[in-house]
Amino acid sequence: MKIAEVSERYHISIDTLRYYERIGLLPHVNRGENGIRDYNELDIRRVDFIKCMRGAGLSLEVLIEYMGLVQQGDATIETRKEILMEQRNLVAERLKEMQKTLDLLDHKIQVYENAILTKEKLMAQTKE
Amino acid sequence: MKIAEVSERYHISIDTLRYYERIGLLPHVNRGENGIRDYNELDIRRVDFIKCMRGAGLSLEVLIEYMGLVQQGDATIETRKEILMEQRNLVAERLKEMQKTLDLLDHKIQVYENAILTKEKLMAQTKE
DNA sequence: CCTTGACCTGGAGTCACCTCCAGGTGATAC
DNA sequence: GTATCACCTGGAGGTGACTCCAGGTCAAGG
Repeated sequence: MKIAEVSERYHISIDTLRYYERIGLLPHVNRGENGIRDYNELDIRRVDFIKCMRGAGLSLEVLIEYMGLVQQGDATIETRKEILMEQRNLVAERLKEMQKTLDLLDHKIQVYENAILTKEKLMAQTKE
Repeated sequence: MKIAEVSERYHISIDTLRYYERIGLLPHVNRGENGIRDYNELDIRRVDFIKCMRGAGLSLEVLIEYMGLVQQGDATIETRKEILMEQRNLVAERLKEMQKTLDLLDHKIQVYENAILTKEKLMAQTKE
């Protein structure tokens, strides 16, 4: 799968995909003999994972560390689990905060809605 | 309430509070005659709101626009409601994504946990 | 009086994360 | 055979959101 396709499918710009590779987040993607990237199953799964984690706010720094450990094999499983647990907790916290904010937003929208209705009623009365 | 107290209470640095004022996010805070900021009830509520919204990922740009409309009074209620609804939907989307990511993280952690247990069992067997 | 400390200002610097660009290669289409 | 096109590279540029700094004011304490 070539880079443009991956870019399209995951809504990550081509530049960003190349950038991720440069900073060592994505291990070097296989190339055709012309030097053109050709993403395989594994590469794609990695992109998917990164996209997902970035969406939840994990930093590139943490992801680079994690991906590096994955490359190093079984000996790093404990560390990787630690990292994921730590990040999981951060995500869970953010989630709770966002839920509260969402509720607040809904409340405020409701208040505005009422204000608008009241305003309209007043206008109608003025017309009578 | 002076700036250091506000900073402490909301975990926003003093520099950031001043910065928010400079860019027009926070309307000018009242000052004592010595020129020192003295946050009143309303100022504090605004800081609280901003903190909350920033936590959910709303951009400074949107918040500046919204706060500006609030300053302009009742005529802008409809617009403000529109803005909040738009942002509410963005937050709701992010929330859903994060929930999915959280589930994925929990799953991966579980997989690692199992891998670790298996590894330990193998070690024990080797000892026998 | 002088120092300390909390505040003030405008402007510059930093950080994370991209995004763009100039210049180059190699395959396909006319 | 040359033009177009999708890709390549390394490096520079940009953006959002702070964060720091030098230099200054003022009040209170020793």
